[in-house]
Amino acid sequence: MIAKPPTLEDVAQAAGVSAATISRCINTPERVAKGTRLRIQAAIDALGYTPNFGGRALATRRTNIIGAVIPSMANSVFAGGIQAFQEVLAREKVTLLIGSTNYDPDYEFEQIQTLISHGADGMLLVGSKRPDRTQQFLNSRRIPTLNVWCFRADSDQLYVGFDNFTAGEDVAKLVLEYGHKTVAIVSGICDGNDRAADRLAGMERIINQPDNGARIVMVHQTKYSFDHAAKAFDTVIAQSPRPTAILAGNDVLAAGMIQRAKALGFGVPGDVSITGFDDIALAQFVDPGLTTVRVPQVQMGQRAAEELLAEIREPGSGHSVELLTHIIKRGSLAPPA
Amino acid sequence: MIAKPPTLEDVAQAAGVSAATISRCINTPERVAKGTRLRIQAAIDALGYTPNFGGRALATRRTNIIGAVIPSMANSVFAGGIQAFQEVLAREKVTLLIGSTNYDPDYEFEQIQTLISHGADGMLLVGSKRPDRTQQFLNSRRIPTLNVWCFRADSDQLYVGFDNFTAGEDVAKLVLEYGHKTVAIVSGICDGNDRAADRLAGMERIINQPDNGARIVMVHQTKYSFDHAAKAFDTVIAQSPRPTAILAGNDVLAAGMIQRAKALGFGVPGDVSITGFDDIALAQFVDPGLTTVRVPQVQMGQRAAEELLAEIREPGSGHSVELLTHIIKRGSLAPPA
DNA sequence: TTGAAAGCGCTAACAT
DNA sequence: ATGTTAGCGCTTTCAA
Repeated sequence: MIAKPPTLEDVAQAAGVSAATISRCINTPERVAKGTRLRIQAAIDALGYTPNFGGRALATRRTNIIGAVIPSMANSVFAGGIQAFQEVLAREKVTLLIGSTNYDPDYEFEQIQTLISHGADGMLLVGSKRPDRTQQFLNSRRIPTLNVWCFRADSDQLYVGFDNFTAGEDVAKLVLEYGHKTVAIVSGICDGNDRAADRLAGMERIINQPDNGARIVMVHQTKYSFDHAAKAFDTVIAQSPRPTAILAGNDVLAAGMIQRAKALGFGVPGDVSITGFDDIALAQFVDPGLTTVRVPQVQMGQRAAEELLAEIREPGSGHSVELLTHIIKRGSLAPPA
Repeated sequence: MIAKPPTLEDVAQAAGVSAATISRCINTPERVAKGTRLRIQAAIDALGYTPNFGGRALATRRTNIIGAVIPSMANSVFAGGIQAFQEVLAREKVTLLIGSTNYDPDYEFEQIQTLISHGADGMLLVGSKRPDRTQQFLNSRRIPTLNVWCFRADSDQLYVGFDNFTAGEDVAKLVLEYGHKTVAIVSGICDGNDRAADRLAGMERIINQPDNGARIVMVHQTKYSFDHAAKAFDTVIAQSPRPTAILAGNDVLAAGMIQRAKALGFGVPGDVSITGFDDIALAQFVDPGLTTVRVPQVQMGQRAAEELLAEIREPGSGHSVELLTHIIKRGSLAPPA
């Protein structure tokens, strides 16, 4: 016996007014007399009424839902930012619909379609580049969209993020400053992941500058998991000349490599230095602590929410914002032996 | 120039058939002639049509949305399970709506209301106890609901989880086996958190058994954060007699305490042993590695999705399942000096 | 195999 | 301050 949930009409009957008044009472309480308002509120409570979302969405053409499509939830890389994003939305009575893609552009397209067909008023996406059909779909729907985890000054799109290329350069510079000449890079898989590609490109640019006498002995791309990181370490450490520093595309890779290095008897940073990227919680707990790039996750999530909300409420009023990263020095990077 | 998204009617015009046929073609393709079907498909593609969710929800009274309300997203404790949960749902074309509560029951109630009013067909909740009004609301709506992260055999509700009490007992037993007699417990805040309460109760029961000569010098409840963990450590280590082992309510607390202990010059486990709970990724990276309780997160997420989906599709067909935890021994627990 | 028509629950003019 | 009414886009009988 599934009791059908009460409708506006039911509340109206109970309170002895018309449905329209109930609607008003909910949406613009100041336009209904205090007496009726109280009566209506009582009826709502008595019946346990909650507005039906479909009906409302149909009538207003707004859902108060924002969709977010992120590469992974398991990975704490995005968790903090999304949490902050959601907290701001919740304050504004906006609900967050989340999809995750496992770093697969096809899957991303699917998730975007799903969220949009569920009526998302706006979309939060990670990264800037995506396949044409995805971009076209987004354009055709004219859904306010904001991209995080990256920043492009030259674009008409909305970004709240940082410049992965520059950040990549920064780590590489630091590694060179410490005197390393023979380095390897273990990056995330760049195909379909512009953040990974940008970070890598930044690192490469700095190290490949001819006047610094440094060289990259290997660039290895792999998935963001501890297991893949361990395998990557095995591959990279076997090169000759053996690298004295390994720059990782993110902290998961870096932490996985540190662990593997120690398991194989390599000292970190004694035998090999390792740097990370993102500064997830893990970074301060591994031993040695990870020298890494701190990404302003929480701030990014909050600003993203604010700007996206603004853009939805008043198209054109959302702005791109570039956030800054900075390097956190811990023990995993030291001069070569 | 916001192009209104194409509607069923638009597609019908383009394909030269009625709206009803389009609807059929989408929902029960086998009931429409192959020729028309092709024509319709072409029109759909050409227009980039996606069904409007509100309309569909209104007409079918189903949304294909499942809501999940979890204590925190930032915290990797829940991330893995939710990720697994979502992957199963996505395969079934069900979308996940997520709310987080920051461990606050009032906020949980709000989130549940939001998700249900958005038409969630089912709900995933963490834990088993909640305030009466929350439970009443849930009951009144008769929304299929499944509880994770806990298990109760004696209930008519659906659970996919494990017994926190027993798991708490297990850690405590192990600590006693190692010979500790003077222990402290740093727990999460039990009020409104039955998992924390159960774990704590289990630990207390074992340690307080009169015949084992052990005693609890302090039970300290605090929030799940590294900072709170550090403060908790300071408090607990200052007791006299000083505890030789500290049992933490989860890995975040345990890791935070290990870090603090080392910063203060206490050896772990030399001066004090510390145990965790959950076995999050961090647990294997702290030094020493955390002796902790492994929770089958991924399995829990998957089974939860399957059972909840079953319950939604055929009320009564979802089943509770009890999963087992087991202790992972790493270096943070050793006999007292 | 297809079409016509009646809602699903809500909001937003427009009246009163 | 409140009521009336006409949809919003879709599914689903019921007829043809």
